[in-house]
Amino acid sequence: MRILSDDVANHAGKTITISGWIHKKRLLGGLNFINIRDRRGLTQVLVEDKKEVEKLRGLQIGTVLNVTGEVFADERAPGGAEIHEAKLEVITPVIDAPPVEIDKPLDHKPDNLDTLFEYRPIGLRNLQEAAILKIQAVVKDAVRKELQANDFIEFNSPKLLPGATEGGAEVFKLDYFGKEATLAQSAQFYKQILVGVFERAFEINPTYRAELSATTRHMTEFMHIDAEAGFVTFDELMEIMSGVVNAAVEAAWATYEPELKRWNATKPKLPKVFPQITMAEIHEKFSKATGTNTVGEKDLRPEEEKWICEWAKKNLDTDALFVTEWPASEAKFYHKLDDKKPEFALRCDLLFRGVEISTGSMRENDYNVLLEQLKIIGADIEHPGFKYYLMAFKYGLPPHGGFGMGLERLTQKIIGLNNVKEASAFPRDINRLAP
RNA sequence: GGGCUCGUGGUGUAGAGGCCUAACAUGCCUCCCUGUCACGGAGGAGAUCGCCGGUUCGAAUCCGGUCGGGCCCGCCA
Repeated sequence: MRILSDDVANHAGKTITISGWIHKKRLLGGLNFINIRDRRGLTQVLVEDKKEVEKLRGLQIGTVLNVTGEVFADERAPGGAEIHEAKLEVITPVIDAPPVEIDKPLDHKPDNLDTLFEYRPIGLRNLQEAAILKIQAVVKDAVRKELQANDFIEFNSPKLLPGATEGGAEVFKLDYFGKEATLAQSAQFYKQILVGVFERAFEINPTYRAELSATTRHMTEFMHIDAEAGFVTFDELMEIMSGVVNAAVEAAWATYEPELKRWNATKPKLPKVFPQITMAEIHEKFSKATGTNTVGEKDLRPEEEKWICEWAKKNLDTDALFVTEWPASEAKFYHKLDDKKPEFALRCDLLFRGVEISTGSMRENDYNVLLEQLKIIGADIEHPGFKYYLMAFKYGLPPHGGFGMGLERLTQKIIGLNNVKEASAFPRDINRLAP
């Protein structure tokens, strides 16, 4: 029966068999140490028999094998135990040396990201690379559980759509049996429709943006946490968003603290509900502090996002905050304007460690007002992209709001990675479609 | 789409007109080594310096073009 690496120490004095990949060889002559990697971690194997060592001649890191031997508790061994008098049985020999070294930290310098992604299929076997994906899996799971705990029902919306409707970002077009289809930029319309069904709904699925953006925070395909809730107030929406980020951070640190520390990550300071700062306030503070005048601008510059996050860290002891009071003139047709201050949309951007990881807003739920707002942008309300969306409103949607959050950006900022792509197993950007 | 940058053995770097017959680290191969954990030691193979053209007695090095990266802006998660 196969024993897994984290269970080896429990079998001291017994003969066991482990299976996995050669992760590292340290051949000292008489004493030969081999680290075997399996899904739980590494096991140190001590091989003294020259015949057994000879079996490894010409075989590279990555070779798959079974190792049978007796377990010895030994403080000198990593994990406190190792396998002695090992018999090796090669299952899958590897002849060619891997192009990147997987037993030591891989280079994440911006200049070398291309190499990192080029050799991803084997680079991911590096324990630190794999740790990113494991942390992300826990983050995703925590987000799901947090939303479920708040009565959100998970669903899946289609990614093949009849046309570009949401506006804003560029959309991918593709041939659909002779007709033009597009790839979903978000689950926006569907999650709103689902408010009429579940009241609270969410999904975590890939979405697509055809932006010609080559920055450290853009991919053309990313995992989108899309949530929508009926009968919520703007403040309640921000509480939910804060809760999601808090849950993700807590779960990541509770599960993978050693891995996070290996990435030199520090645990973010996060209040239960993140503070709000209006865009005008940010412009004012930034302009005063830096001498660059942004007062009156209708969006935040990336440098302002970084700056206000540093300011909030120092002055409010928080790594996250909400930007509120977005100019109504820049609002999307589905945004709800503030009744008390109609010059603003009820929108909140969640900045986390210098980057926008989420945008939330209250939505216009009045069918007739929505039609008016669609008219302004010149939308064809009979287009199938709008028709079914509007159907939900015509037959009753309550006041509601929701948010979209980038899973990779969230992971990136929890770990402290420089580029979102580093938080993706197989990132897609404007010039990378493979692996 | 605009701007700025960078392409040198498998990988990461040094070299910035002649000392380059291209250096170093790591990986790989051979040998030595009984407690390694970035093991150590000795030796070896491996690069027409992204590509094309130009300047020059001479180009990895200067110039032009081209291809491929990276970073920033716009836009966004």
